[in-house]
Amino acid sequence: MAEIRTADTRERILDAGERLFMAHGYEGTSMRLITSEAAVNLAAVNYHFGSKESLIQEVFRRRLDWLNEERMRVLVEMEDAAAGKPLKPSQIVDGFFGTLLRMADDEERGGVTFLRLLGRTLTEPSEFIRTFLAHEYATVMDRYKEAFFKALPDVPKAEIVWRFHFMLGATSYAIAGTDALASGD
Amino acid sequence: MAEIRTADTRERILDAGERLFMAHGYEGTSMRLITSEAAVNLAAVNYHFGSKESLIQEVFRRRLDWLNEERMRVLVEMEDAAAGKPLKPSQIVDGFFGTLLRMADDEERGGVTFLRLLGRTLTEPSEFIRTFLAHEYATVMDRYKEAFFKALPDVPKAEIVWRFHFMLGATSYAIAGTDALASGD
DNA sequence: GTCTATATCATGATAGAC
DNA sequence: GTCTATCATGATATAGAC
Repeated sequence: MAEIRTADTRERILDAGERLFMAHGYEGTSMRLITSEAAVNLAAVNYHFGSKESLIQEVFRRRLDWLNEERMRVLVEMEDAAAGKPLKPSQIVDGFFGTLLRMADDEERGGVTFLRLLGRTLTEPSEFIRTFLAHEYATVMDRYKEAFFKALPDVPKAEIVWRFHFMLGATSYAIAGTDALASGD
Repeated sequence: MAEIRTADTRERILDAGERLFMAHGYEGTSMRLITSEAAVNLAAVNYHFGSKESLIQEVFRRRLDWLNEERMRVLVEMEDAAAGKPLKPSQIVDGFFGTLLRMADDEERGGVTFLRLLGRTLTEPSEFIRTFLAHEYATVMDRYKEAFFKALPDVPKAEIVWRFHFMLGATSYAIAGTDALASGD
């Protein structure tokens, strides 16, 4: 015996939080909702994470650490293989967005749920979350921007940044999948 | 004398609501914040609009009524001018997105503030808002989709719908302007 | 129409027994 | 580590004086 039993309270809170923050946003998700969904006690969130703010940051960090490393790994690998020659822009795009989309198939890494949460969070109203996200992203974003600059030496940098923005917006909106305009088909 | 004085309580609430919902989202904006910002009494929102839900719907309707009519007017005008010949896709794009972007310069119609609110609301967590927006948009969206179908008879309809989605996502994200990835430039 | 005052409820957080 | 019980606060909404 010696039953594992707990099935990890911490992890269950993170899973429930991820799903509920995705569905209702940060402000719209109460800790009562999270803990009842996770079938743990209300006080458990504060015990394990300290606060609701710290909880959502941990929800993101759990997935982003891997995503950041993977994106970086893929980029460096491509650059090494190219041996000094410039990468094709499509390669860089695939390194950034392809890596993200492959998370959708990986339930261990959050799957579609986390992808949607991430997509919606780019326009999340709560400022501390956007700030936190920007900070988490900063290093990798800068590396990819540099890669684009090198791959497209004739395109003004500001133009590249805009294109990156547009791709990111299109992707995140498609992923968020809110279907605000579904109308009737 | 006979002082106008009130400067329209109703309008002041709508203006404050528009700005604050844009900045903090629906759940993140309390009625106390709105009424204090608008320098009106707390009870005024319920008196004039009935509830917080009705208030935000009115915030949208005030602007969308005009936008919907204008988008429709522009499209019909182009179709009439074409006299049966198919429109160029770029014309349709301009009718839809150009009309929207021209609102940014029109302070009377909400300007940049409303545009940002609209952009962020496409991924708004509160479901009743997305449902409301989808309903408000439905008629015009369907008309524009039809126009694209006619203008691009060789492109599968599902493909056109996806492209529309991507444009919308890219636009709304650029407009929302949260700069979640600004990092350091 | 606008105010004050208040009802009612849900929230995030914590203290303290087990 | 996990529970119950509770605090303090802030939320939406409304009743009723002016």
